[in-house]
Amino acid sequence: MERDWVLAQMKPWLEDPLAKKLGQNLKYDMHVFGNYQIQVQGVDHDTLLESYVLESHLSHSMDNLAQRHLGIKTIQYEEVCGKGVHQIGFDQVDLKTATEYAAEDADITLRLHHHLWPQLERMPSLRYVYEQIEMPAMRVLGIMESNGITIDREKLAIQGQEVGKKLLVLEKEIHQLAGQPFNIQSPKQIGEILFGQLQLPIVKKTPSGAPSTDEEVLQKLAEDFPLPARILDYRSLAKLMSTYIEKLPRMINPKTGRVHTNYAQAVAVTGRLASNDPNLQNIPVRTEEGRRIREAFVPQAGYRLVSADYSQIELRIMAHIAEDENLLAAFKAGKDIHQATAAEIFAIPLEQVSSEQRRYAKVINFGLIYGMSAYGLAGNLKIERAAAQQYIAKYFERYPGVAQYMERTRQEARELGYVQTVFGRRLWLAEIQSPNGPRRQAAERAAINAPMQGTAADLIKMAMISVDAKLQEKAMRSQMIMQVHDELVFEVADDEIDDLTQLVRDAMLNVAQLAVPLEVDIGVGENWDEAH
DNA sequence: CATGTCACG
DNA sequence: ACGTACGTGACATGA
Repeated sequence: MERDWVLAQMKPWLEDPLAKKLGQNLKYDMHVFGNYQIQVQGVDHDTLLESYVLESHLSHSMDNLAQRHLGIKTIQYEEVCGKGVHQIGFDQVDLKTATEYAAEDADITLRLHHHLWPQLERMPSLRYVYEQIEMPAMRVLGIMESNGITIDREKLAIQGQEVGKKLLVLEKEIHQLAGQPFNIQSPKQIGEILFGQLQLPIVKKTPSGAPSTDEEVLQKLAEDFPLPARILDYRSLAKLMSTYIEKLPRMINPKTGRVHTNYAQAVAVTGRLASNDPNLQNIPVRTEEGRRIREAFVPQAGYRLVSADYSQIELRIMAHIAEDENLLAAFKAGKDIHQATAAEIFAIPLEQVSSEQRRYAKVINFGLIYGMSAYGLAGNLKIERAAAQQYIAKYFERYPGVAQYMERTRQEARELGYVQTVFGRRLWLAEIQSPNGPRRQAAERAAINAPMQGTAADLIKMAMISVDAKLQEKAMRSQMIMQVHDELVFEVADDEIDDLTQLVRDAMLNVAQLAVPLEVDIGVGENWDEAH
């Protein structure tokens, strides 16, 4: 077969670590060659990652990059293969056209590299992020994608039966309460029933002006009426059913028997990963019903799942960046940080903090990470704006370093047009100078959040690189299989559990020396839920 | 294809 | 007077 002959010719070069390669999104190409038992070596540069590190907020598609940096309009895939129902496979394209398209692809990639790499090369911090974080992370992500995870389809099938029955019962009840059948999955029809026919009060409107029927609204209406509560129950079960219970089994690769997500490395502007097809970073956990989905994430025989997650990573990073003495001291003393915050805000001893006060402090701590306003905090705590303002003032009084950090970050963002993480990753803020108030304020909140979210992303990527190196070095059978922002999941051979947990904890804790101690929680189980 | 909603950190 | 927590992906509906 011609393909086999071509691959055989290319294999020695592709696998030669001294033969340097560059490409656009090489993680993908490496998978393609991997499917033909070719382990690509000598990967030197990737223009997707070059562009991402330089300008994470812009598009990194080759079309866009060519237009933006080279002023070239590339041949569109649709021009070659057509689109929609008329589209043909690339193998159906005549050789001359296919050659021109493919050759342009290679040509543009090289020219983009010649344009982007010099820019990276002269900026030490960005070069560090590219060379020491993103490029090595690409390889690790490719391995994790190939590893995949086993999904217990029988377990999901049983759950599907149960949830399906509950949905039917709820549907009947809801139609009864509404006095007529309607599509419960249609916000529009829910609105017509609740606000038209039943004349319930409109709580808030969607951006387009229609009465909202979201969770917060239905929760509020459920205080006085029976129907909204049922719709909420129906919605949450329908979500579980369509997005997880029915979807995950369909995503099992017939060749490997496992589910292989794609980790998008150049999508999130803050430096985080994104996961898609399927998204394994939004598997339910917050409710009992939802958590059962995680019971279907299982190890192969003779293995267990191990989950390792950073505790309070973003608040620790905030303490580090802000250099706030009080916050640093709380972390160094190993305090429950929300309790400690409550004690400060309410000016009471630690032991006297009530669970309600701790809950308030927790919301405030989250708000800080998100660049909250008094309005936002008030909305979240359902209190008066003035009261929210009081809490914020009290917090900043007790943690003046944090207050200074917030102001410093806004100012820096305004002056430079970007903010950066501890390791030098940059996030550009296009609207930080906008005359449009709300848009500018949104940019300010993003500016405050990005260094914390982004530094956390840097840290866990570096930890992944370090863990992967140790797994290779020790030739362990255990594998890293998932990343969920502050959590790493491993499929661990039974006799490697002690070794691996120690190795992972060590790698995650010592990936960098911050002014605060890091903390890692590790669990082991027969499924993802148990490991948590 | 936009909109609304909701799953996660 | 206004509209506000940060970052993602996926589903169903309905134009």
